Amino acid sequence: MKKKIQIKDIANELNISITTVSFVINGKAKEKNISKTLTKKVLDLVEKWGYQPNTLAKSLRTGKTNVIGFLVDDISEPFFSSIAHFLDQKASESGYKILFSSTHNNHNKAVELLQIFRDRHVDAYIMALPEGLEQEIKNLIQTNVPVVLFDRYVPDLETDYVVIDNIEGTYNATQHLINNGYKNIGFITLDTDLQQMVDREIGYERAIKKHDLPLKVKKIKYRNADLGSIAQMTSFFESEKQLDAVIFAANYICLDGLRTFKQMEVNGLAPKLALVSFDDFELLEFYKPAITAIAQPVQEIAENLMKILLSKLNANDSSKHFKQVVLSTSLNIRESTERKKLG
Amino acid sequence: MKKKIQIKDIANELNISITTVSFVINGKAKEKNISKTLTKKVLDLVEKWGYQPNTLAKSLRTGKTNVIGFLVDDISEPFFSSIAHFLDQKASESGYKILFSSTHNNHNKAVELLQIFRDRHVDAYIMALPEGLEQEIKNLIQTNVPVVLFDRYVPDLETDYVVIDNIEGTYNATQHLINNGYKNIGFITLDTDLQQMVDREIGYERAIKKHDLPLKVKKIKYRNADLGSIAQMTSFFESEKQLDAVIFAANYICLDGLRTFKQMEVNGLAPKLALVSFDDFELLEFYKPAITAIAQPVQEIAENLMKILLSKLNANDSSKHFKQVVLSTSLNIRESTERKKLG
DNA sequence: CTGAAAGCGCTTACAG
DNA sequence: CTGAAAGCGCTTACAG
Repeated sequence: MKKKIQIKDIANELNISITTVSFVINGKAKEKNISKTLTKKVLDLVEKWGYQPNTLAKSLRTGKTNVIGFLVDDISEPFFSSIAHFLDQKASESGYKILFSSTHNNHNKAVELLQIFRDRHVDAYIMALPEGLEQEIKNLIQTNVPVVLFDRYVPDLETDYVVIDNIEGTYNATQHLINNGYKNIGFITLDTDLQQMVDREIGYERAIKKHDLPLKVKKIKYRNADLGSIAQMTSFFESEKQLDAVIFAANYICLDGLRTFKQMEVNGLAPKLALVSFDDFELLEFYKPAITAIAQPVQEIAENLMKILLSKLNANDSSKHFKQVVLSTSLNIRESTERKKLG
Repeated sequence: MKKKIQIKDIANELNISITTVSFVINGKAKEKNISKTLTKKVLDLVEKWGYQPNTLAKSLRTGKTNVIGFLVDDISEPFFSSIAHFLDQKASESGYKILFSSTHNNHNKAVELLQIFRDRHVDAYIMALPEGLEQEIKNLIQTNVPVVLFDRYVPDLETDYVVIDNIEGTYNATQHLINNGYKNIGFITLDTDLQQMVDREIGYERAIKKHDLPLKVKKIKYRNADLGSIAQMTSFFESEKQLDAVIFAANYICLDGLRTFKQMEVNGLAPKLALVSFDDFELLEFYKPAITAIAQPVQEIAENLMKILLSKLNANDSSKHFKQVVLSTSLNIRESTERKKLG
């Protein structure tokens, strides 16, 4: 069991003070006018002995951990995990580590995780703000720690964020369906006030209204509901027989939709519909027929998030100037929305 | 901007020493014979002021972080993310946090992550050991830090691990195909020495040989290959026209297989085969026809991992007694392996 | 150019 | 029953 070597050991070996060693290690040799010879001697020994500064001590002393907290509903969702992947790359290029975690839509868990982040003294936060956490985030922002939101935002919350144009996304998808001959387009979403979900519905409604078509919105209740989500969808499909297309407002809603069809199929009752899902993911491509998707520009989102965060971390500017970025989605057109066949 | 309150503030307010406060906070009030009245006074103030000990300072002093490092190839793979999920639950019940990370099959990245873990002073490690990291792990184990492996193990590496019976898993799946009338069963795997992959092949071979059927093994090369994995599979399927069933040795291989079929379909050349995948995941259930899978008992694996780890963390026993657990898989039978139709 | 010393916020052996 | 003080391993203002 090797003993961890420390700054003191280096200093002793070279008969110099730990101050000097610390300066060299932190790249302040020049600034502190330490001779090149000595600098090299220190660096060589550090290399040879594989000295690694103790992060705990360092953080305790400097108050910085070089860690960023990342909070989302569920990091195993394709959209979030893909954002996480790109963020991780960008962050490590800049010497930051990211601490990932998921709230699983549980308010207590979310509060607990924020607590853990604080406890771990993260230097900054990136999150897709869970519902009902607005007050906690306000408090957090008050403490001047950098916070950047994505995916969703709260209209009256002044902060930095990176989001997509949800209205445009569903508007274009709806328009695409209309162009391909569909006239009875359903929209299945969540029963929620989350701004991005409201926006997705607005985009759908604008396109439908523009063409004087009927609005068919179904809001699934995911909690405190007597009926399961699949039962809710089944009754929607059964009562809306004229439907010829449907847009799912998020990928897990789409999954539930596919489950519903599967179940209805057993009884030979599955409707034949054109399908569009918000968020693109593997399964959509493999489903038969492959499903058209409104895809978010994940890499761009991640890049913007890190850029904003780094500028805040470095600038040390606590000015109340917030960066707010809105990106466009793209429509990945697949077989599920092919031009409607007549008859 | 609220100032972080600390142990000293509590002590000052109550006119007692920080020693006493520390004892109370750490539940040593009784042991240290601190009066109930005082204990309550301290606890009440802690509650009222929302005092949270500074973890950095605490860890620096005690040498414990209550953090467990978790390392796998890719945490977004369904198998790993599901293990991660259960582990997280179990760990937090015992006051531990887990630090999750993925090597993405990159050796340098893996070494770097182990470095980060050491840097963060994790108290223990849980990992699916990446290829080529054997020596690093040996060094790690030498330092007496608890390490538990899962998913795979290295035969000549003495340590704790939780694995599944891979041989039995593919043996049973192969047997199931044979029982349902299939006689030309292919096995598509990785070109690797990883023990669990070798075992999966052995299980297949035993069942095939027992019935005197032909062995059809294809080892896909994922790196340094002139041909992509899909091209390799395509040529395998094209040269083995008699095939009537195929077992994919891991879920990402299965995904590539489905991609291959999709591409061959365009040219009307996709073979009609019974399919089995190692590891169960969402897509298999939704594919048409739904695909039979060899499922690992993820919850059991996670439970065993935590149990072993906790006993090592608490026992402080550096005895060279290793716990090694082997669990059974189950076969989720779906439409893809229905009894073979004649003609 | 370089070093002695204070301090980050805790825990705990020791003393009374 | 309770407290003064050392020490975990660093960084940095200050002094020379």
